[in-house]
Amino acid sequence: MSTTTPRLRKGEATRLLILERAAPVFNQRGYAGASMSELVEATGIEKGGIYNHFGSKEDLAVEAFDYSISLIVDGYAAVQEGKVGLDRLEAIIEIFGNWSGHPLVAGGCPIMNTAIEADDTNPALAARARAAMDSWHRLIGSILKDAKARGEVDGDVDPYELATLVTSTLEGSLMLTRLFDDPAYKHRAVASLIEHVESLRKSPRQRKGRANR
Amino acid sequence: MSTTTPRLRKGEATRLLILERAAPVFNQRGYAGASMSELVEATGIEKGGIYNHFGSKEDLAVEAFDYSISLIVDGYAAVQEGKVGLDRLEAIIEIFGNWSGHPLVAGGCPIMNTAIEADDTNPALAARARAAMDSWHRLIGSILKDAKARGEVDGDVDPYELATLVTSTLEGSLMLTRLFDDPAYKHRAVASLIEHVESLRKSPRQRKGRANR
DNA sequence: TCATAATCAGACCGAACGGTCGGTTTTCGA
DNA sequence: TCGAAAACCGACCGTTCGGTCTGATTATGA
Repeated sequence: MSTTTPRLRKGEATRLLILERAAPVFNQRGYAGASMSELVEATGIEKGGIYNHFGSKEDLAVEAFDYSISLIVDGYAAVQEGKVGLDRLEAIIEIFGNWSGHPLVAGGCPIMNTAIEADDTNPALAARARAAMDSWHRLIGSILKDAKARGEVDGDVDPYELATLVTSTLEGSLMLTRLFDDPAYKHRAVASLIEHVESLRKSPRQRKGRANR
Repeated sequence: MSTTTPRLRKGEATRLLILERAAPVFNQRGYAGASMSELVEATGIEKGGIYNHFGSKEDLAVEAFDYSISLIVDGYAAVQEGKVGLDRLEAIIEIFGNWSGHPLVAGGCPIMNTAIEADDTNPALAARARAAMDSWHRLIGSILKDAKARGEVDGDVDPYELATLVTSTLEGSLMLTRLFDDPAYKHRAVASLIEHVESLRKSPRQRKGRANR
């Protein structure tokens, strides 16, 4: 109503539509493997329309990656709601192997996919993958720090080191699960990590393992 | 000397040269990202020469992948020599984070790289990646079975499951190490896995951890 | 030694690539 | 309501793609 109301331009909606349709294409086919004609088909927008919003295929890929990451950030934020301390970490680990059929973005983890393809070929995408991974590790690390502050785990646990170990195991198991199309690899990794995290809890005699579950 | 001496055709040497020069190109740039002109440059053989030995780019990629795998198989076979039981597994895990500057093939683990790129796009390459990964898991699994037969580990350890967990952690940490160009991720994974394997040893009081090291 | 087969170079092919641009249509504030 | 601006299409550009083929060269068995 006021004169300064920010208008929603039509183009912005199209731009977002392109991103949400292009993101799974890049994630499944890779940057080099995704052609503009595929993106035209997937988005339903002609080439001129796409280039109206993005300066180059690489620009589009970078923004599509960021879009995928935003979905993941939101997804993992949601599963932590109402939980505190180590339970937050366990919720994250468990949901990793359990996105109940509808993954956050088709084609597996975009950070891993981009890391593998771009590390030797595309500095811009590799940088975004590093930023996203770093943010992920800070999330896990902060949860562990919080758990320490709450006295749930011993002081000799290094939050950042544990975060990278969790990531390694989860991502590796996701690669195997996708390669063999078998969730068992993911599930084993999740079970192993949960067991490890549980072993970190202070005063096991008081808590008697995972009593409240 | 005998009449049945297998002759080494000239073409076979060229074919092998193409494979050993093409393998790292595919491993670094991916299948879609590697162009024939790059392969011509890397091999020093013109396009006609390459197509004399391989029917298509995909054929070449598949054979180059198999060649990379043969290097890895040989490398991991060598580090086990003279060792028995769990020491063989620990040697493999430790060498994983320690190929002293000269990796077996440039560009990271070809199985993981191929798995990530090919799972949604290239059935032929994905099948080779599955075969190679399966062979790797059988190797680790057989080492663990042998360790069980020797009484080094308890009977309730599932060799195959542990093998896939080891792979998950190692591959995931390699991805992080390459993404951030920092071997610390690899080293942490190795240390964690060694600790885990050590914890499996029977009669810890008799062996007192890793006494002979 | 020499004829023949194996090997290889590089010009060439049509298709597909990423990207551009002028013209048309749609949107939206005045 | 209407005109300017934003959005969009699709033909078109030069380049590079994977792949073919012919003629020259080299290796090799008899």
